[in-house]
Amino acid sequence: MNELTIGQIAKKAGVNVQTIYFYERKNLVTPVKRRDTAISHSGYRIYSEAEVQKILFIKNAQELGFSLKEISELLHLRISTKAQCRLVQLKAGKKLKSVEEKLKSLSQLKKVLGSLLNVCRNRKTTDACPILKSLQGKEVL
Amino acid sequence: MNELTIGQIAKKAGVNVQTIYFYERKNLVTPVKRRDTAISHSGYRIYSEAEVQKILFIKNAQELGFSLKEISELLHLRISTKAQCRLVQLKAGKKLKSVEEKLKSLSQLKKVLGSLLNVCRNRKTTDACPILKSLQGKEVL
DNA sequence: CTTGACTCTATACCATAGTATAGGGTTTAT
DNA sequence: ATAAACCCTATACTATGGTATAGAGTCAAG
Repeated sequence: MNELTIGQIAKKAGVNVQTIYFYERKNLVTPVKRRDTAISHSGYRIYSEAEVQKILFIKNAQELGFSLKEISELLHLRISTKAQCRLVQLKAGKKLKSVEEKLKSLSQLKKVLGSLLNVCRNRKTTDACPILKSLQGKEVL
Repeated sequence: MNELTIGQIAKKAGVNVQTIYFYERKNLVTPVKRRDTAISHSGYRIYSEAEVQKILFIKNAQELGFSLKEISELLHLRISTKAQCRLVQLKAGKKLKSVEEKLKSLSQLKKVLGSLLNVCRNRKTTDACPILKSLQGKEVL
């Protein structure tokens, strides 16, 4: 049930089929199995619905500036034995830190863009780059 | 004063010289002038301290998932005439929206990573990818 | 039972964001 | 005044993240 072909997950995830083959080579996505019963032996890949979510996660994480390698690390963060716990904790902790830094930078950029919108409302003009000025703590308005 | 050579700004910004030439071709960075007085006519590029800030901004923005093209748009967002105000407002508004979306995704990822750290503290193991599970609203612990 | 849509593997090509190298001139420190 | 360190332009190469194409097999509908 809910057996999806590569074309179907590609469509659902909004990427093209070649991209999925590519992700497979990169070990980011894998079919649950291949079609190969008594009747058919085409070797067609069969995916589950979960793979769609994974691809959406990948796309999302890329938007946030993570490379496929980093995304792979995120996706493979799991605790297989209690012994590995410390390692996972270390890795997840590092990722968390980088996420927090990104959050900080983004909220600063958000503020800057917001103030730029204000400049307009106040009907002034700007000469030099207002974004840089503003990041340097100079008044843009 | 404060006239910097390309090697000096490269060092200060933590990038290599070739990268700055590359950014110049992409119109992201420009020397304030070239060395070309009565005495010297080497044509060496001269930069101001502000260029260092710009490069740091570029690097930062890249970390946040912006392409050089988008960064260029951000850096060139300025209001030269009152007439252009609406256009700038439109562009800045769009950027602001994308920044806000990124902020949302990042805080979700932060939460997920945080809960993964908790799994460890509770000495459990995880089988499937806890990040995806958690994004699907399933309990990871 | 065939035709069009889909899948397979494999390979080639593309854009972006650099990095490296060559071959030459310039500066600076000794 | 000369060598080491730097800068110039131009071109070639690289890694990442795909996209496109070829050539062949498979499936599903009429």
